[in-house]
Amino acid sequence: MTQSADTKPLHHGRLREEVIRHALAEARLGAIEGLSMRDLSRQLGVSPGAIYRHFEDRDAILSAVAQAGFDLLAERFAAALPFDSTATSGADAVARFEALAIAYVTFASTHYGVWRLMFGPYGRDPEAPRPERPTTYQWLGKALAELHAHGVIETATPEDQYFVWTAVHGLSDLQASPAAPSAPVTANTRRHVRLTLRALGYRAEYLDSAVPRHDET
Amino acid sequence: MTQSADTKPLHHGRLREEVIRHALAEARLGAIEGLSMRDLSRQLGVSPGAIYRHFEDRDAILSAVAQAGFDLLAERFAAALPFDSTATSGADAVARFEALAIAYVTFASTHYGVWRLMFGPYGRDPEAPRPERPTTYQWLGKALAELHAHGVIETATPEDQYFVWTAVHGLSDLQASPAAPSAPVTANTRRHVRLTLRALGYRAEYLDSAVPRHDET
DNA sequence: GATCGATGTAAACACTGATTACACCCTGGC
DNA sequence: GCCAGGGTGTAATCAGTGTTTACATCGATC
Repeated sequence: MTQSADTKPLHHGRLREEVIRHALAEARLGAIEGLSMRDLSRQLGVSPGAIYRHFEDRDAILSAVAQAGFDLLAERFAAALPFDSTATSGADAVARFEALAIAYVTFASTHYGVWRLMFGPYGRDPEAPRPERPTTYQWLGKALAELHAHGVIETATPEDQYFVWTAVHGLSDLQASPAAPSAPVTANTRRHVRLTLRALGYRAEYLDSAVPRHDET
Repeated sequence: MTQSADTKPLHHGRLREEVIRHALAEARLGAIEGLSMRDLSRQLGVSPGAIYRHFEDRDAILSAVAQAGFDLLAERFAAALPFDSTATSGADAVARFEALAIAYVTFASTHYGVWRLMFGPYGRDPEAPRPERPTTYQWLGKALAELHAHGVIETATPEDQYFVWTAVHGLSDLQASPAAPSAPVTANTRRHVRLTLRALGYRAEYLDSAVPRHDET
């Protein structure tokens, strides 16, 4: 809570960051609910009590991991699509939106445990967790506004935005769920994006006109 | 595992069912991961070891609760819409589909803990868990086929079906997530259904023509 | 160089999931 | 009627957990 600069603090140094790093790594495997304080302390070569100097309790760690998850997701968004750039055409707007969706779905499937944490009781991505950095939701809003501005879709109301989010979110969740059939992320997401945009009045002439930008499984 | 008829067996009787009932009730509050065997045994007035006569371990209980969740969801579907009935018109098909979606979203928000369990590592709704009873996915398929048959939507491929599922699923998840703004279930779902169907080529003339059937928050 | 707060340690507490040896009691065959 | 035998529940126990407490230690500051 009081990590002063990078002057390599007292005994262990940066215990808090290390805790989050390790917990986050474990959460990737989805076993986050089974996270053990003692395991964590053992991995970090530290006594169990030490962690309590930095976190009130186990739940506080989970919250911190969820927060870190939103930060990480924002990084992925930024990597897929610089926030201060702008679409140059309708097709470009589609491609940009698609890149965002693929980043979201990919993140969910490669960090499923963290991702579930983010939308569980510990998660919260209130408007502007970091004042500088745009919220994931703001990112989506901008992408939709661009699509609308270039006439690709007919409407871009807050309700539409919420709809698009839920559509991509649902795909992300089911993609990683054992209760649903799995499928290749990228191709699947592309089709989904097309269908989703169609709900908002996607113009047929943009079908398949977008250039793929991002291609990881 | 060997519950013979309803002859009120040995000592406690129907311990297995009671365990599931209690665990499921606790899961409604979302605190399912914190489920405690000892708490459970105390509530049931039974020694901790007794439960192990009916379940291999704690995970087995969670699996059973997830299974029970799918059964419960199927009941809600059946209550909202008899499986052997058929749509009589396009508007009716829309209303039926809507009732299904509302049942899904409502179930997710009133049984969030169970619902998360169903799509987590313990959940599985493989084709026909009960041979007699249709899978939730089959239910959805039928509703889409009806919409298609009455010319309400243009396509009803398996991909479309998956898309619709993810859209409703995503709404369900975000509706109950603290990371997302909450909204009234029914009205929200209706709008969502319209948008979702529009992605499949929903004909404008059906807009707002469907009669509400189901109205619980 | 002493002081003081931040950081880590060790031991303890109550609790957990799970296993084991034992007691019970119902059912089925004689 | 009775007596196996197995399904069911009990009590004790084990290792492991989250958390708290009293105590030690280190680092920067006066």
